[in-house]
Amino acid sequence: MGKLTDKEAAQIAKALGDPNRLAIYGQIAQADELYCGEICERHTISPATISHHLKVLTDLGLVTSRKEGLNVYYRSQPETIAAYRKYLMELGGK
Amino acid sequence: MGKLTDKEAAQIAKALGDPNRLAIYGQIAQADELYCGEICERHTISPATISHHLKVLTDLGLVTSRKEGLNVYYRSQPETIAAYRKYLMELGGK
DNA sequence: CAACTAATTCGACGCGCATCAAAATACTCG
DNA sequence: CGAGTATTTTGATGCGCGTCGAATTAGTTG
Repeated sequence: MGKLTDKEAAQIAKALGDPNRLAIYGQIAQADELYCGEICERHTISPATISHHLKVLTDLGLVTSRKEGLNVYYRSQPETIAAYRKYLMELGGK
Repeated sequence: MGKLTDKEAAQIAKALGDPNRLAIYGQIAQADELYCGEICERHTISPATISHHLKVLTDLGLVTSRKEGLNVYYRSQPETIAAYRKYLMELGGK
C-alpha cells in the first residue's frame, strides 16, 4: 500500500474527525482485537450507530473485520494510519 | 504546547477532513508564507469561503496570521500538526 | 424448524457545515 | 475625506452526516 492521494487523506481525516469514531478506532488500535459487542459496552450510542462507524473505518482500510460465530471481530490496520501520518509529514514539512 | 486532548485531535482531524481546507493548509505549509489573495487565486471557491476556512485553521492553531497593509499573510504552525501526528502515533501503536 | 442473540441495514430526523452573495470592515492612496 | 481594494462578517441555503428505532440478516442451539 503506497502513498495516499489527497482525497484519501481527507477521507481518513474526516473519519477520525468524529469523536465517537475516533474513540472507537483508538480502542481497536490499542486492543489487539475487539468484537462489536465489546465496543458497544464502552459507548452510550446505539449498536446501529457503532456498526455504521465500523463500516466507515473498514471501507477506508483503517480496520479489518473477521466473523467468528455470531461475533464480528475488528482489528486495526496500522499501515493505513501510518500512511496517513506520512502524508501529514510530507504535507507540512516539519 | 503539550499533548492534544482527544477533543482537540478530533477537531483537527475534522478541519483536515474537508478537501478544500486540506489543500489550503498544504499550500500554506509548503510555502513559507501566503496571503489570502494568493490562496484565492489557486481555488475556485469564493473568498468568503476561503476566509472561513482560514479562520477554522487559525482557531485550531494550525496556522497563524499577520496583517501587512491590505493583505493578511498566513503561515503554518508546524508544532500543531506535529502534535497531531504524535497523537496518532500514540493512538495506534505501530 | 423455532427461538434466541449478534450485527447490519433501512428509513427518517435534525443539526452542522461548506458555500455563496451581499454588506461591512480595514487599509491605502489621491 | 472619498474612491478603490483586500479581507472578513453576516445571512441564508442546501446537502451531508451522526443518530436512533425498527426491520432484516446471519449464526447458534434446542
